[in-house]
Amino acid sequence: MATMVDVCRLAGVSKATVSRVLNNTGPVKESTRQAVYEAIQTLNYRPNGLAQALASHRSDTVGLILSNFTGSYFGTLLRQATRSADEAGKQLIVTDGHDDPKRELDAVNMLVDRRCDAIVLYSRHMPDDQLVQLIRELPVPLIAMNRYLQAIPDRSIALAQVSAAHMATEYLLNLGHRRIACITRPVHQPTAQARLQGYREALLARGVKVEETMIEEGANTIPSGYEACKKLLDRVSFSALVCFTDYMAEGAYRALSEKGLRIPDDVSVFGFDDAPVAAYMVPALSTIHVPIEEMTRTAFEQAVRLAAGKEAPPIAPFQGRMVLRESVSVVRKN
Amino acid sequence: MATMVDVCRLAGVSKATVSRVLNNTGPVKESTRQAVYEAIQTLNYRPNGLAQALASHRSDTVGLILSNFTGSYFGTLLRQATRSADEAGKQLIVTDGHDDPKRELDAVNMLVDRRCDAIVLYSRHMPDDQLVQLIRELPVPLIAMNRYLQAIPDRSIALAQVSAAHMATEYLLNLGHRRIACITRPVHQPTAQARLQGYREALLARGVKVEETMIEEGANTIPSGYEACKKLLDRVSFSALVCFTDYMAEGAYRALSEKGLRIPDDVSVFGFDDAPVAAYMVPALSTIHVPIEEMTRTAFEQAVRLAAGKEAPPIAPFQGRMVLRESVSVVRKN
DNA sequence: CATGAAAATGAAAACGGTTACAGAAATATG
DNA sequence: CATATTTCTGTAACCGTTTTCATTTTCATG
Repeated sequence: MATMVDVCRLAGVSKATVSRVLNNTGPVKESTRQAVYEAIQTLNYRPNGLAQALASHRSDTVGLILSNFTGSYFGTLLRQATRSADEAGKQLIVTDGHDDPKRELDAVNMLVDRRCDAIVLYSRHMPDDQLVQLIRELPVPLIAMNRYLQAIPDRSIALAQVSAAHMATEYLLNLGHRRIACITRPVHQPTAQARLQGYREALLARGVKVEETMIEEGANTIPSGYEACKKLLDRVSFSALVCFTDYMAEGAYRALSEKGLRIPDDVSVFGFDDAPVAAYMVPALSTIHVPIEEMTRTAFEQAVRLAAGKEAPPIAPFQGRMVLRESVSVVRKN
Repeated sequence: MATMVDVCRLAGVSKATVSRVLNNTGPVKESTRQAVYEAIQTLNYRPNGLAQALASHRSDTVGLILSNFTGSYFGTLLRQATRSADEAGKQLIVTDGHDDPKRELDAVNMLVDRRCDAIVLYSRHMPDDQLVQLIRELPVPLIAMNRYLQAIPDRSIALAQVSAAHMATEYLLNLGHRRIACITRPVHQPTAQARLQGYREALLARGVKVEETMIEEGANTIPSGYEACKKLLDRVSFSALVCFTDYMAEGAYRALSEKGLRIPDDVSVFGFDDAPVAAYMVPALSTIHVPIEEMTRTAFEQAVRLAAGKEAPPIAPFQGRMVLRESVSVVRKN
């Protein structure tokens, strides 16, 4: 590949000048600018990004770490992330946290070693305190998605999880349901804990006893939702089911159907996330819409702001929104 | 951040020695090795990846470009890609082609500029000839997924699309179906054309006339499958439907259900890709399984091989496999 | 104890750019 | 026309590593 000195030779100028026309920094006479452009053309020269980044201390890159590559809104998030990075003129590097706090840390370090200008970390697994410490120590700005870190509200993007789960549960209660089962995500995840808390609080507020047998853990996949629902069906009876993930609701649909139960006539189902599929399920799934695009955009804007050394405001938690479709109705039996 | 010379000073050695202990290249006395390690520890030193890559001409990075971040097996592909990269000790950089050949090219260039050791490009849009030329000119090995490029069979990973679509269509014919509608992906995509060819050939082989009104174009999303199916229902009658994407089949399910049509009693539905959801749809979707993990693994192994300068064998097209579930039955009406 | 081989280390030149600084050329000003 | 500005350009240091090559140390050997 042609290098900058090749261009220099051909255009008969110095490296400084070539750099100037490349980056539009400093004045260059029109004629020499043309000469440089021509040399670049004929040599098919492209600047070496590594060298540029090394010399300029900017890589124009922002790293994105996902806890893994499954989950309802992962596609949506990724799409918005590329869009946001694009708009900011940054290149996006996506990496996988392999669902493991240690691997997430590895990923962060890799991105730091690659001198990303900023990092966005969507972590389901790293404990809050560790995350805070990491952010404090890191030489690069890091934005944590899926967290509310009160110690550093300018570095975290969160959904008001408790109230969202509360809302869904309360809605079912208002329809007369009392036996409301729940398929949660792995309970060691902070997010899952918050949603469970909302679920519990809503029940208790109505004086409905929370039965632990009504709660089953899934893994945020369709099969795990299917299995969890089957276990629930074998164990308890319920007139409503809230799933902490639309994917798991999809699995639950199948399990219910296999038992000959109709939705919502026999069982009302509430999802979470408002995945693209939700509106097209049969019956269409009522769910909590998570403004994932907005959250992602905010995360990147904040990341870019911080990377530029600008002041960045604290970010309030985002609110979920109920989307009512066909999968929920008033209780018919109990 | 501490740099290598800081380590040098503290450990009282030269850069060459530090580099030696870092990379295990060349002999180092045990005592000095320890000294260096200690210095690294206390300084919390981490080598600058950019500088390393620049000096060593290796970045230990492989780039992956996806035509976009939607599609049935995109998650699966990504998961396998991270696994494969990991196993090869490479870092993975994922980028978005924005469903546009020009943007795909941009992405390739960006990765080249970043000095990836190899590139895997899953392209739905770039024309074959342009792709071949690109691969030939590029200073980095590039593997094209989703293509069979006979000119460079060691650089392309393909599914035998024609025979896969043929197989599905023929199966429906064998069940007595004659009016078989089709929801295709955008026909400008090489993949879609190949699948359509298989569909047509199968029909013609049985003397069934191909009616263009039976073919509707979708965009590889659930909503587009829904819309396409509605159009078909308004326009023609059919006893079977083949969808070139499981996602579009999901949309079609909804459209059929809204018309009060039962699957498979009134309409048999055949999908394509064997997305994770397929087995859990109600009724479970019969589809063509695409060995996407195997293909991805092969792509990365080949990429790594080429990056290492090793000889790499040509790769034969992979075969789709029918997965029969509940969505297909013998024709009942016609 | 001299000697040669092997082991350990350092000096310095890359890698391919950016950038501070200074000098030269062009232009404006009185 | 001399001088002060402004515009343009080049020199050279630097970014943080790797790597070649030469040199020094160490050690076994006769």
